[in-house]
Parts: sequence; C-alpha cells; structure tokens
Amino acid sequence: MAFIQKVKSAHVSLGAGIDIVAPEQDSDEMYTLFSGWAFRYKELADGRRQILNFLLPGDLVGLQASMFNAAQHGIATLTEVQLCVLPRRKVWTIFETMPDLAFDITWLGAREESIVDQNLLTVGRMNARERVAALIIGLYKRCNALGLAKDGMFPFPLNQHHISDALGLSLAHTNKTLAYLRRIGMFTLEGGMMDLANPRALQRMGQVFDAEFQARPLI
Amino acid sequence: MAFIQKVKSAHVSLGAGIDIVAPEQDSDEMYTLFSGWAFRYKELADGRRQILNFLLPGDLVGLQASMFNAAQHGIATLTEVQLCVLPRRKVWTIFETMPDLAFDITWLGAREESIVDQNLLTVGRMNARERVAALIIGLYKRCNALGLAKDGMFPFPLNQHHISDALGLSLAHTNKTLAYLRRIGMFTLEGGMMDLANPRALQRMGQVFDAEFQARPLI
DNA sequence: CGCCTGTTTGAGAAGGCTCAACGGACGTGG
DNA sequence: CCACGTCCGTTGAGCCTTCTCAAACAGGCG
Repeated sequence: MAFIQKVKSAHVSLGAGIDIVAPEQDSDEMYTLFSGWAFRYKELADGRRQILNFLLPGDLVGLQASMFNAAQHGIATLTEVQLCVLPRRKVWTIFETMPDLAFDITWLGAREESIVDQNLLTVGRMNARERVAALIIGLYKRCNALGLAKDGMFPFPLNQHHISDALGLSLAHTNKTLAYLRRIGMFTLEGGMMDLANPRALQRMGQVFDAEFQARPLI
Repeated sequence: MAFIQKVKSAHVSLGAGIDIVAPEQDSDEMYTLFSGWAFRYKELADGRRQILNFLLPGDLVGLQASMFNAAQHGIATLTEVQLCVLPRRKVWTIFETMPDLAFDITWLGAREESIVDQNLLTVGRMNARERVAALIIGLYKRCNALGLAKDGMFPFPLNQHHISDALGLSLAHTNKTLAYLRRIGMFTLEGGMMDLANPRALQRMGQVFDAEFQARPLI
C-alpha cells in the first residue's frame, strides 16, 4: 500500500463483473488495485476457464501485460473496484529513477507468482475438500493481513462458479463439497460475508502453511 | 542469455538430482541457469509433490528466494547443471545502478510466472492426454527457442515421476497415458531424447497457444 | 548375482464428472 | 400486480476418468 501512495496518479472506478484486461489484449497500462476484488484467469478454446489468482487491494494488476506484447491472461473484477493507473512508459521511468520502487514492483510480482505456485500445488495435489478449505483459508489470511477480517469474518464476493474455476472442479462437485464443509460446521456464508467457526481446523484441512512474505532487508 | 553474460561471475557445477534450494531454506544467493535442466517444486506434509515449472538455460533460479525471508518452494536439478552465482546483496546493487538489468530481472520473473499460469490452466482444466501433450509440446517449444531442438528431436531428461508430479497425475496413469500417445505415434523416447513425429498434432491435442514472450519496447 | 531405480500392466475402487431437473431471489415489462 | 426470464444455488442418478494397490519386468551397477 505504501507503494501505491507514492505512485498514485489517476483513479479509475469500475463495476463488478467487468473485464479489465481481455485475454490476448495489448494493454497499454498497468494498474494497482486500490480497493475491491479482481482475479486473473485463462481460458481454453472450448470455454473451460481457470482462475489463476485473486487480486486484493495493494496488488499489482497487469505486470505481465506491461512486460509482454500481449497479455497471456484476462483480468476481471469481482466487486466494484478502484484502480490507480500507471501508464506503461512510466514503468521504465520508475526503473531508471526510482530503484526502490522498481524493487517493489519486482517484489510484488514475485509475491503474486508465489501465490500462483501455491494454487498449482492445491489444484494439482489436493482432493476437493482440501482444495476448498485451502482456498477459503488462503483468502482469509490475506484479508487478515489487510485488516479486512475480524474474528473469523471476512468479505467473500466469489460465487460457486468462481470457486470451481479457481480449484479445477466442476460446479456440481464444488457445491456438494461446500455443502459438506458447511454441514460439519466449518463456515457459514451469507450476504457475501464468510464466517469461519474454526479457522485452525480449516487450515489443517487445507494443509496451508504460514507463508508470511516478509520483505528481506535489502542489504 | 545476454543478461547472463553481463552479470556473469563465479560458475558453479552441480550433478543431476540435487536440491539447489531446499523448501523453507533461507538461501543467500540468486542464480542464473547457464546450462542443464532444473525444476521448482512444492510439497505437502504427507509427501505429495507438485512440480511448478521446469528451468532451462537462461532462466533465473531463486528470484523468489531472494525476495522473501524463506523460499516457498524447493529447486532441484534434473541434469548436470552450471550456475552463475549472484550474491543477494548484489541484486540491490543492480537495481540501484543498472536499471536495464533490473528490468531484465523483472521481465524474467514475469515470464516464469506466465509459465506457471499456463501450468495451472493445464493441471486445473485439462484431462490426462491433453496434459501430457501440453507438457511435451511446451518443453519442445522452449527448447526450440533456445536452439536445442532439431526437426522434432530434443533432449528430455524427465522420468515418469517428474511428469506425473508436474501434471498432477498418478504415476500409473501417467504411464498409461504416455503409452497411449506412443501407440498412436505421437512420439518416441529413447536415451533421453524425445522425437516428435507430428508436433502440430500434439500441439492441437495440448491446446497450446503460441505465446512468444516478446519483450515490449521500453518506451 | 542381487539390488536398485524406473517402467509396465492389471484389477478393482472411488472421487469427481455429466446431465438433468428444481427452487428461490430478483428485476423487468406488460 | 402478475408473468416471465435470469442468475445462482441445490440435489440426484449414473457413468467414467483416474486412483490405489499389487506385481512383474528391464537395465545398470557394485
């Protein structure tokens, strides 16, 4: 967030369920997410969709797009969103004149990759219950770090379609798995607020380790 | 590779099947892969392993590790390997004094993430045959770009264990899927060399798009 | 020769998928 | 005010892809 404050320029507001960057699009801007939720995704030709990771306030939007000629993925909003715009050519200016900010950009990129890594482990090697647990607890921890959670409660703007596409499961099976976790009392969800009765138990089920992403001292 | 040449300092050689960075390890160095193959991976407590991506010559090794206090993943060699060492504190020096190289580091990080993105799509949304095809064709294309492939032939140092751990499949099913692809004449494999009879057909099966990773002009 | 690593194959089980239908909440238009 | 469409969540039946478990085989090496 400190990073955002420094580079802040124009704000842009967008509604929920909108594509910020379409797949294959040649976007000319990089953004930073100031408020709201978004997600990155990829699609196959026949429509199968995989959500790569969710973006929360403070995350960089479109770093890849600003490095390559065409984005390899799409980005869409989950809620209303406020973006801080960063014109692409300014990225290079940052590298030239503000090495500490350039370092922050790289750091944010590395952190995002680390999240995608974790998602790949989840999707590749966990069963349905573990996957759902890992997703919920992962988002909970990120909300917690941002001060958006309070004793087990946090905003949860995903629908079951998003969950299944993030976890590589079918919609029907996602629903049944959620029903199971709800039945054994792991959570309740209403009005877009998730309420975790026992985060520790959910964390065990999701096999999530504590990754803190502490910045290293630079020297 | 141009990047490597500029930062080249000490060379290190390692044998095959060795951990460069163990999970959770606090590594003090970043490397760049000069020759040979390696891979990044994550493990669950009970031993299930997911390979995140494969590293070929020119790839950065341990960028995440150099940004965070503890690596969130392990890195191991697949073949004999030559590394160029880059002490961690020198990373900061690069950002301070060589913005173009700093940009290259960020670019390489973004490209690696883009590969992990693709792997997540593959593992999350493709069936076994598509996954194997996507893996083989993906490695083929990377070898091609490095000049390591010649009319459908390229080095393939993975065993079936690596393939199954990269694709989120069981060893047995990986074997049967490979047998199927071999039976219908998609490839032959002997002595660590993969020979693709019909790369186009394999590419269709793997639903792999052409991602070229062209660097954007900086301004 | 025996052992180890890596590959192959089969039988049976099961987790997850597909297809189909239904219900509730909400918004829109007549 | 009601009829209708749409979005989202729910549920059931049956199938099938993939997994687990087990055993056997091939090659390399001490």
